[in-house]
Amino acid sequence: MEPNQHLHIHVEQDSGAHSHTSADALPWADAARETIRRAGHSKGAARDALIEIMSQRDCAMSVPDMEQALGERPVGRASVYRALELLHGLHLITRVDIGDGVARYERAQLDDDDHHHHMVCDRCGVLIAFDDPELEAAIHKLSDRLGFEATEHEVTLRGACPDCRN
Amino acid sequence: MEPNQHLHIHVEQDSGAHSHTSADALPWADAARETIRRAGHSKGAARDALIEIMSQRDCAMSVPDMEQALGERPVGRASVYRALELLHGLHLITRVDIGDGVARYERAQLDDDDHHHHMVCDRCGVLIAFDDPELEAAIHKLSDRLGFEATEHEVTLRGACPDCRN
DNA sequence: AACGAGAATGAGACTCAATCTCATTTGTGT
DNA sequence: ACACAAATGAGATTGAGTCTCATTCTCGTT
Ligand SMILES: [Zn+2]
Ligand SMILES: [Zn+2]
Ligand SMILES: [Zn+2]
Ligand SMILES: [Zn+2]
Repeated sequence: MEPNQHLHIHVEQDSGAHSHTSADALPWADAARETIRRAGHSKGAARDALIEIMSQRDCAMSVPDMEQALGERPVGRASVYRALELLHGLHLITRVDIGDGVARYERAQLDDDDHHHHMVCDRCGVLIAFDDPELEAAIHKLSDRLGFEATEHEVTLRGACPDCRN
Repeated sequence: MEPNQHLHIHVEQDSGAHSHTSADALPWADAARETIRRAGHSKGAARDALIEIMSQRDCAMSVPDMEQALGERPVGRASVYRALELLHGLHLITRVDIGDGVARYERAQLDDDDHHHHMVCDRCGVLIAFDDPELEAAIHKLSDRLGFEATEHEVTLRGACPDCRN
């Protein structure tokens, strides 16, 4: 039931869905460090290591995941959470909450290309990413109508994935 | 910063938003008990008390909230969580995750009239409910296209509410 | 290059939602 | 009333996330 597998599905405007992989990993790390510097922060080994780790994953990573990924390099819990708070405050990462009580984070996209949301399978726990221009349009229109200045939005679908349907 | 206030905003198809209150509280409690009975479960005082409590709230309630609302009637933690698991499994309640590490639940609507999603203000923590037919349409179309049988979906907007905008 | 104020870090204590265990109570059909 | 199964609850336990504070590191200044 652990959501440890990751597929990435891109939904075409009209037809079905197909896999894709984004590739702005390295630019993101640089942009993140630059934004942090410009925000007036000093360098820090822990935060830098975390940025390195996060730049290598396109989707939903929990803090336990990060601590494991850091492996050799010892980074204290507090530093991880502090770095995440900073990155999130600067909109460099997005928080993803799939409802298992564990917060996950993923790189925020530099150029809207990589913006996506998630489906979670109730049975096998697989986490599937998708993106849909129509959905985004509906959300933006809605946000305007509400007079709520939404800096972030999250959409999660829950149900049975194609594999578990049988 | 505690999300303890609740507004409920209904978004019209075209114009702005106005308050509304739903009123299928009592029918819901009856329907819930009936569904549980038909699913082959025995009666239980704890679960019954919880259904009573939940039938009186239209929106997002945390377990600590429930325990407080139960007040006099002593219901064990384990029973509360077990009841929630059962109710959720039978789609009688919906899980709402606003990202503060505390799961919330609310009655599932008998008749789609009360279906809604949430906005959370980053600053004051207020939780605002809204519903939007266009958004729902986009989600249903999307779900079909993905071949993902979504039994549940969650949309959360984060940002500054009208009051905090200033 | 040495200095010092302020920022970043990390070990570990702590909080608290959520889970697990198991003995006890309650519901239901006979 | 009886017996078996389901439901309940006290309490222990897990684990994510927070907090504190002493130490280390950055970086501008001398
Ligand atoms: Zn993702
Ligand atoms: Zn989106
Ligand atoms: Zn609600
Ligand atoms: Zn909806």
